[in-house]
Amino acid sequence: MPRTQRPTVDIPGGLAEGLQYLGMRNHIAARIAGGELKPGDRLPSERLLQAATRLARGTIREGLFQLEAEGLIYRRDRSGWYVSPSPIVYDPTRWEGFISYVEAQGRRPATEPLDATEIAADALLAGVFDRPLGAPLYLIRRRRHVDGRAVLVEHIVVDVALAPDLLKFSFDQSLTSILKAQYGLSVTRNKIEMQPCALTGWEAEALRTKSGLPGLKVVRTSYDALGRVVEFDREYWRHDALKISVEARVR
Amino acid sequence: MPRTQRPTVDIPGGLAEGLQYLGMRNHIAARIAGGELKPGDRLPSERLLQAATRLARGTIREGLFQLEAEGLIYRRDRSGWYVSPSPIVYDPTRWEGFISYVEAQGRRPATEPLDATEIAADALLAGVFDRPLGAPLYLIRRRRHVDGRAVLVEHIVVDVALAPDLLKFSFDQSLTSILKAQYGLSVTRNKIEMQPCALTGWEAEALRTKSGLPGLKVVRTSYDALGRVVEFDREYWRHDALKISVEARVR
DNA sequence: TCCGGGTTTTGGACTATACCAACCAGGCGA
DNA sequence: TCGCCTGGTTGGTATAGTCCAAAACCCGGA
Repeated sequence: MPRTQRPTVDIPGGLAEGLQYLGMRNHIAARIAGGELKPGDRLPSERLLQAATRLARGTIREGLFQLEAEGLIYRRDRSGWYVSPSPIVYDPTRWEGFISYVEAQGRRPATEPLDATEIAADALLAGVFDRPLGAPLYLIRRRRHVDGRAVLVEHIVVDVALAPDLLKFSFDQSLTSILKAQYGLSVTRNKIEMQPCALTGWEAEALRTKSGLPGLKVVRTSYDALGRVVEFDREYWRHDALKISVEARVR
Repeated sequence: MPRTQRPTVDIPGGLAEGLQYLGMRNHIAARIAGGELKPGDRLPSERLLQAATRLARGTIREGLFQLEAEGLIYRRDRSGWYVSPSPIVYDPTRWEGFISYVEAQGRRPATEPLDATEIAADALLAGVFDRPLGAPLYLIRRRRHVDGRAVLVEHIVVDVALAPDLLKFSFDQSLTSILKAQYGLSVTRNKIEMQPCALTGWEAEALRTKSGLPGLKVVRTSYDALGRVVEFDREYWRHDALKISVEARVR
């Protein structure tokens, strides 16, 4: 809503809106909408755009940040700006695992284990698993990709008591199926919390993105028929990578 | 993850991190976490922070944007930066309306009707309501507040055929109860879609926020027992104003 | 006490410039 | 052929200004 009018320069490339950086944004957005730029395509470099529009580089970047916030484009550090692919549709009430989910939408999933260690329960985890402080737990961290692009990182915590020697398995596949096949643990109920957030620190680094990028934090607690916590999973998604859809009865 | 080291100046205020704007961020974040700055409090002006830290104003703003993206602070245009209040917890599967929901969490809700008009169904709406293109519909736009802060704007669409003369009512209260009391329409099933987005254009203006602020789009389609669409509601939330929580059975 | 109008403050937009580090591609040598 | 080095390209960080419009504030008059 802030408006600073200024003699709008006529620019080779056709920006001529109220705010320069919004003109910039509209120009690129139109090229994406028109199919001229397709998902995965790389935009011209900031300096090229600058030369084409005669704007300051800071203004160019302002427009690019806008598009990034809208999920239309994303950046690869010091490589360039790229058009975002379409998001994965996510229904937390009918979640059957990342891999089958992504494949069902005609996309190519991949899972990359980052590390797996034994840790001691802190206050939060002790509460979740209903175990004493310091109880042994497994922490598995993974990065997951869609069509080769990293879209989320996750921290999975599993109770050592329920799945001893879990770390001898490889985690590039479905963890849920390992728990089921090897330990007879099957999930019958989920609790899911989601919150828009900013990706910072470790998560931002793991997704190779700038700290501060908007994201979605999804916390899933999975229970078996006995009410035991089988899996406690914290996922950090790129905000442009998913769309949530829930169907629910009232009350 | 990008790191540019630079002779870190020793600064009255105690920033001395790798990246200046992250130092800035950490400084403020610590003051919020420590309770020195409480929800609703106003931060010192950018120029004051600049004087205190001897950084360029752009760098100060970079740090503030970071905090904004994290939902820790928000801005009121040309008024200042403020510490964000805690978010509303939202369970789409047990939604009983904004007012009771917010009150149950000890907060003060308010609803402000913006406009209400009769429109003709476009392709999207025709599909939703299963009516021909151009069919008459009511469009109601409202802004909703928590503790005096605007947190969402919504576009509600209702079929004229189901609720004739709806516009003679006032929309500063629950619409669902009007539909029930006056037209005998009660909602038995909801479909909800959510997607992280950027607030732009009309939504950004209505929330008096800068275009590009991260937000969450919630689309709710409400059906009655006969499967008719009673209400089609598109909500645009500030990203820092809510947290989603869903409980769900598997499969 | 309330209202209106000027002044000050505040964030918003924009320019211009500089330097840095990660990335990438191309060439050279083993 | 493979791997290393190197230099150009790209985005990331930071500085130092300028001008603008909306808010906020203050003061004087009704």
